[in-house]
Amino acid sequence: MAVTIKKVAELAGVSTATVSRVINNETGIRQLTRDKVLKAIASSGYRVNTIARSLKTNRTGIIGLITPEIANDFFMNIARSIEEYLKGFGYSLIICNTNESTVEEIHRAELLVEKCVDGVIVIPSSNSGSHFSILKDAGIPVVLADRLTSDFNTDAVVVDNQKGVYMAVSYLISRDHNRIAFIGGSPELSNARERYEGYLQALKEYKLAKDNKLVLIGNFHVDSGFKLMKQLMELPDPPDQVFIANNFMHMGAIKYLIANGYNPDSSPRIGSFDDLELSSILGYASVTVAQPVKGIGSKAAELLLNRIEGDKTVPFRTIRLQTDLKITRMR
Amino acid sequence: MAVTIKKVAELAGVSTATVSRVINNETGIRQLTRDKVLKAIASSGYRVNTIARSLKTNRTGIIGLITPEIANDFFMNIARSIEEYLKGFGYSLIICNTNESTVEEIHRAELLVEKCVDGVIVIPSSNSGSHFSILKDAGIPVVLADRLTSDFNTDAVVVDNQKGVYMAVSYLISRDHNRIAFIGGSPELSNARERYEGYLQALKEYKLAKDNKLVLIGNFHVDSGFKLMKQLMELPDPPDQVFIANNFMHMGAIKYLIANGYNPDSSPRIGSFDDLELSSILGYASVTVAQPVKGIGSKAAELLLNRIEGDKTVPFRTIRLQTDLKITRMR
DNA sequence: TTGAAAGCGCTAACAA
DNA sequence: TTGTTAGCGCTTTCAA
Repeated sequence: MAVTIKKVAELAGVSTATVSRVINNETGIRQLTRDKVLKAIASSGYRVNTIARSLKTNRTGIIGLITPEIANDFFMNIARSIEEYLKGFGYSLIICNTNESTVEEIHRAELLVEKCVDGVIVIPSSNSGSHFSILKDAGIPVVLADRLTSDFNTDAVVVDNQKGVYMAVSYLISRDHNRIAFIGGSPELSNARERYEGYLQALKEYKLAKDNKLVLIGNFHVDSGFKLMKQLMELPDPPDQVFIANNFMHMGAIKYLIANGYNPDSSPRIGSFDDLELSSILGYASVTVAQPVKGIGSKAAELLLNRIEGDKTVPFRTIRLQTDLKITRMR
Repeated sequence: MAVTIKKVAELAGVSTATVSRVINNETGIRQLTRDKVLKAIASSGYRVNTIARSLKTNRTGIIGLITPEIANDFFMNIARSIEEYLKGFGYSLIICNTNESTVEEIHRAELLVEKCVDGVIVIPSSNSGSHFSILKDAGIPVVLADRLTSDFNTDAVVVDNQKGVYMAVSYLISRDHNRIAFIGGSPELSNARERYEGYLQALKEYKLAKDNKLVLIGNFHVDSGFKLMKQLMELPDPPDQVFIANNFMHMGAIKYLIANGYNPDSSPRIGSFDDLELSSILGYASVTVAQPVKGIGSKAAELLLNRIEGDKTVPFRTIRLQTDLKITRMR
């Protein structure tokens, strides 16, 4: 049995209430008493039992993160910055993997309610988020990150996907007014939709017609990028430029190009979303839309803590962070 | 205020004890009573408060993972398989990032004690692990994963690093009996040491002398791989073959090669540890030591749950999983 | 400035 | 088969 507050109280010759006050750094305690208690704590090796504390205070200091995938560089960079931010405020993070499944999202939300977490950050795996009302109903604030849902109103942090893509595609077009293809993700995801809109916007701006053969929609995974790039390159008349809407598809696309003997100079000119370590290593992309990954995480955490510790009545906000255009090779 | 067991009891017209029994699926309850309670639970939207339960049972159903880095493909693949395994037994995972710092390791261990976690899996960031006795002293079982420490005795799951490297380097030597370099990680890490031993073992086996100019030790990060590969290639007489002891160094090394115009055919023949998506995309490695990443995670989780739910008195075990030699290109 | 005591929501003897 | 009741370790009135 671990040392409890009671034991410490005995040791220090005070009441448990006094010990509690010292632990919580309350004022109005004689210095002598405080010292006695502190000494008893040190000598006994006492450590708070946060479970007992939580039962009383209704706060656990635990935040849940519901993410479509754990082993994913992008999501985990978000997770990392969430964790970093929360740490400064004494919160811990329970990470829940949903495998991009709505059913799992429901299970995990229920679990987090039972764990009495103080708040939840969700990276939704689809356009629908109404099931997260399980959390809201239990009085647990929710913040969406990276993606929005169409049917669940709450705080959210996303990037300005459309503008990011618009700028990158505009850049490409400005270099070569010619056939520019688009490899995108499922319209189930708000960010995939927005990126597609950015592409369309740029075409329109430059008065280029959309060529349906050059617009390929897949699913944000490596395999999909591979397949779609293959499909493009096997056209009778392959495009001169390709914009790829996500880093995994980018990886897959490059995989295809390398495997088929294209080097950065002989391949179509490439633009891509996301700017992780990888792009710079692969070296095929000419322009890249860099996301403020850390910003997404820390801002989401910030919004969440505001709901938890601050004013709960302010209207929900959707924060849109700006992306950064990176010219990675002059070509 | 959320619905409690008391409210359900009232609704069903039974005692709280009975409700508790139904919740915990105990036997010896009349079907009629059970049904009444179940109905009351459903209609009231009741959900267990695991905090209260934990206070009573001394079990939280939470496992801690202490890892040197969150945004790291390798560690998060381990985390993923841990999470997957635990989920099946009703446990959740709190992930703690230590930034490869011992001080942070201590903080996180203390935190996990206070959170009353049922067990902890640690990927240590250095050779020393004595500070994890904080956990042991609190009665919390610990399992080490991926790396061992020299001063903390507990269950552990690692791979057979030495044998893996030995086999890969032997393969390379068998193809070309010539100068083979080694790019490795800090001897602070058990796996880095073991991999180096594997290299030495292969040299010895083939009666090749060790050339100190060809043995470069860095730190398992991308930058280090870049720098060391540069150092090698700038030698008056660069090596014909290089074994790289970790995937991030591999990435860095390839980055250097690509940046300097080497393609897979003109570069030295390369062998490497780890076999993530990436290696196959980059396509430079001829042979690769594939780790059973999922196995590390699930086995570690299994050992931990054995300690928690099973016999606590069995002696500590170190499980060594075997690696897999993958010939990735014939050259 | 301190202490006594109630109670957070649940489980688990023990009794009936 | 079900109910009564005593805590689990802590915080927090209220009283002194």
